[in-house]
Amino acid sequence: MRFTYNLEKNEKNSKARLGFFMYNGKKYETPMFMPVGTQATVKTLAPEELKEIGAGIILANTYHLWLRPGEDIVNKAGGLHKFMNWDQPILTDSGGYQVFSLANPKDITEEGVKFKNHLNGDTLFLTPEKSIQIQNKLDSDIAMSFDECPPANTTHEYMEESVKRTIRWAKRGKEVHSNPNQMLFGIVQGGYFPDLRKYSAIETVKLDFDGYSIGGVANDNESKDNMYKALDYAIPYLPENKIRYLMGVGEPIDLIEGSIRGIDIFDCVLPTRLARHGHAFTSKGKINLKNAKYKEDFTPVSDDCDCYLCQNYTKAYVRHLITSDETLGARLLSIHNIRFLIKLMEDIREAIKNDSLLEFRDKFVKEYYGGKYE
RNA sequence: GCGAAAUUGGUGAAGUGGUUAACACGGCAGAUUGUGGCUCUGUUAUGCAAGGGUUCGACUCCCUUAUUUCGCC
Repeated sequence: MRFTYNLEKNEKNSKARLGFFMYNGKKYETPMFMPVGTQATVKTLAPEELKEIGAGIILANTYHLWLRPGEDIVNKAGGLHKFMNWDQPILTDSGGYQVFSLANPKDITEEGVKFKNHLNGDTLFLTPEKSIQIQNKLDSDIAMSFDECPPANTTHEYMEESVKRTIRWAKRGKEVHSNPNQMLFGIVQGGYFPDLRKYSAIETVKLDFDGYSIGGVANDNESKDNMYKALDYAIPYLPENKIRYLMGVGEPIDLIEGSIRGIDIFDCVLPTRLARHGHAFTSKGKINLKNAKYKEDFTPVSDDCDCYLCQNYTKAYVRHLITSDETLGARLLSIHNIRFLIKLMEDIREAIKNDSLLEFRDKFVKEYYGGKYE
């Protein structure tokens, strides 16, 4: 393993915790947000730009890299780090989420999952073993177990079956995991059922992984309240000395609420996807730069932001780029949105150090949502 | 000067003598949570060149005017 997690402090008024790990001589603190670079690139950004805005771990995807360029080519290149010129930590998602987004539920069997290749329609078959073997070759620092991620409206009966299968898959994956430099995380599922979240957490922990993640909470339009409850059901059963990773989340408020509940790392496509669609996080809420009202707005996107975009450009210019379909618009907004979340995590860590995270949350809600949020 | 054809929203344009003028693009706005940079959802002409007439009813038929295009002198 290239690093181990160290718990530094528990916040007084919540379950939030401050931690850190060392990697290549550099210190990384948690809670932390991981930008998503599915295809071995955080869309539109170069590694130097990511470092500039304070990115730590980034995430890449097994499924996508399996299809293109193929794990053998990445392996020949010397692994993902060399291939994509990234000397900081990398986590690879297992392809489990693609079960949710690409496979028909009936194509899931005990053995594995039948997919339709989203590029050319070919039929593909992914198993827990295959996913881990691919990740071994990609040589990421953290590999994820191959899981099933059922939608929120799943029945208790199916969810129970699914949770148990995901645990069997986790065990199978662990048995073939063979990269000594790579950590392997287990994934807790169970939807919004308290008993299943608890069961999934306990059984997954029994398998003794290097870290644990919580999946299946940001799949559909479930209320935030339910999502936070799902965390509360599972987290008490996770060990203190291992990283806890909340998959696919999220929105600024979710990073705060997740941290309050004891999450250490998050990932989400939101900052970069919103950027490509012309939206920006600001301290006063999310704004849509395509809106006509910004046509002649020559002020920065977010006035209290230290990013390259906010230091050098105006809303009117970004609006021009986005409406003209110029890629620089997506690039600048990606820099800004990722920086916004990374800065938010810096503030969260500072609040944990001061035992003032709950106050920080309330202040944030007041400024970002004007008081209330759903 | 004479003759013919045409004139529908920001754009390209369908359309029928009979309730709310198709569709596309654009515009305006919304969505987006382990990324298909794909996309999805609203909304957008109280009006069919202008004026008059026929008709129970006209964007659709007739007349005048305007503009445009083509042909002839």
